[in-house]
Order: sequence, then structure tokens, then C-alpha cells
Amino acid sequence: MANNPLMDRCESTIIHEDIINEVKAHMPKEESLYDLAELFKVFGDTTRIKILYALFASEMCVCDMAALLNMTQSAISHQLRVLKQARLVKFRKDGKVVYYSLDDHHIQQIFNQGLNHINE
Amino acid sequence: MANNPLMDRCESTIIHEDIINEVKAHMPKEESLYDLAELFKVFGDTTRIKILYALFASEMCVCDMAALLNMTQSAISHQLRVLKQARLVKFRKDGKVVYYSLDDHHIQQIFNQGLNHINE
DNA sequence: TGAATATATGAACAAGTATTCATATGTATA
DNA sequence: TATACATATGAATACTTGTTCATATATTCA
Repeated sequence: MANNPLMDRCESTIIHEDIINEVKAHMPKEESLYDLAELFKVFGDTTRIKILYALFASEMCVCDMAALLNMTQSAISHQLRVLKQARLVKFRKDGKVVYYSLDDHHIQQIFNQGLNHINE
Repeated sequence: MANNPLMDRCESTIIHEDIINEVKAHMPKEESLYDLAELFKVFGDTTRIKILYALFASEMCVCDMAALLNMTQSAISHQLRVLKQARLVKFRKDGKVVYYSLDDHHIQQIFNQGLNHINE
């Protein structure tokens, strides 16, 4: 039976069908789970976390963020694009300078809960 | 001045030094930010999100998770290792069967805040 | 208009990661 | 003890992603 595609799935024998059905009934829909993972992916990078923490304290221009984090303007700019696409930051222009700020009030709470887990 | 390493950092001219200092004063320490990013990295994968949501509803064995998510036992097992290392799940053994369950009560709140952001 | 400068962006590269495949480990049972 | 089976794991692979480099865009000011 080397060709049975279910070979690697516990011999295709579901041990607790009742539990599986119970769990299935409580699962959010696929799309929500995907979007949630995408959101956390955005949080899963030190540079972006730092940018967001910086913006908790004050709006900032790209140049200042680069100086603050000791990174190139390009690297910061690329990451800001990711944060923009995730609707986490917004910006306003003042001449050449672009000021970024937070566009979501959940972020801080999410981060705090995350820190709670870490500091346990 | 093509060799100036600060060339790409806004000519090394910090525009708003006051803001940078203000922000610096409020930044958590490097290590916390790193750990936080590591935690969110764990959340940043659909398979792991699904596993955790499943465990919100009930403890489950590896085999059932594989059946539920229609994935190989091996893939599930690898992801459970990541979740274990992040201290997000714990397990108990009953004969051959290993039952996994949540090891943190913050997860659900973090996910709910995440969904709030998505559904806005 | 031309020079300076703040930001954005495409391409390339290096590093990280999720899954698969093969196989090992550990437990129950015939 | 031998077999079955639930789980774990190392290696390989395909895919993703963060940064750099070069350059484009846009705005100010002389």
C-alpha cells in the first residue's frame, strides 16, 4: 500500500470524530484565518515592530525613523509600504517630508497582550 | 562622497532631533521587541493559526488535527514543535496518543484584537 | 531652471521557513 | 516477541522575505 495517499495521515483512521466535528463547528472561516495570519506576519519582524512602537509615541518622518533605528532610508521605506498595505499606518505630506502615524488603535493592545505572554 | 555610509540616511541630517529623543525614551528595550516579533512570527502562519483555533475548542491529538486540517501528520507535528517552543501549547500522553492543548490564555484575546483590525 | 534633498521603488541576493519524504522512536496488543 | 500504529525528526526542496543597491519621483529653494 505504498501509494495510499492517506498512509501518512494516521492510516486514515480518525480517532475522535466527535471532537473533529465539534472543533470544525467553532472554526472561523478560512478567509478570516488567512487574513489573521497575514496580519501577524506583518507584526513578525523586528524592524516593523520598532517602527510601530516609535509611532506609539509620536508621528515621524521616514528620515527620522532611519536615524532612530540606524537603518537605511530605503529599508525603512520598504517596511512602511508593508505597514501601509496592512492599513496599520497612515501618512501626511508636508513638502518633501512625509509624516507617518498609526492608523489603528488595536495595535497597542495586541502588543501588550503579546508582552504579557513573553513576561510570564 | 560616494563612500559616505550615511549618504542613504537623509544625508545624515536628522530633521527632528527632539522627536527622536522623545521616541527613544519610550521604546521598550531591544530584547522585548525582538521577543515580541518572534511571538508574532509564530502567529504568522495559517497552519499554526488553525491549530491554535482548534485548540480553543478542545484538546486534540496530532492525528485528529491532521484529519481536521487535511494535512500530513508530519507537517502538523513540525508545527506543534514550533508552538511548543513558543510555550503556546502543552501536551499530555495517553499511551501512543499525544493530546495537545493551549498553554496560554492571552492567545484568544490577541486573536480577537487581530480580527477587530481585519473587520474594520 | 537647476541643484539639493526626502521619499519611493524595482531588481537582485541572502537568509529564513513550511512542507514533504523517509525513517526513527515509543507504546500497545496479538 | 513481533506487529501495528501514533508521533517525532532530520534532510532536502520550494517558496517567501528583508535588505541593499541603483535609480526614479517629487518638492523646495537659490
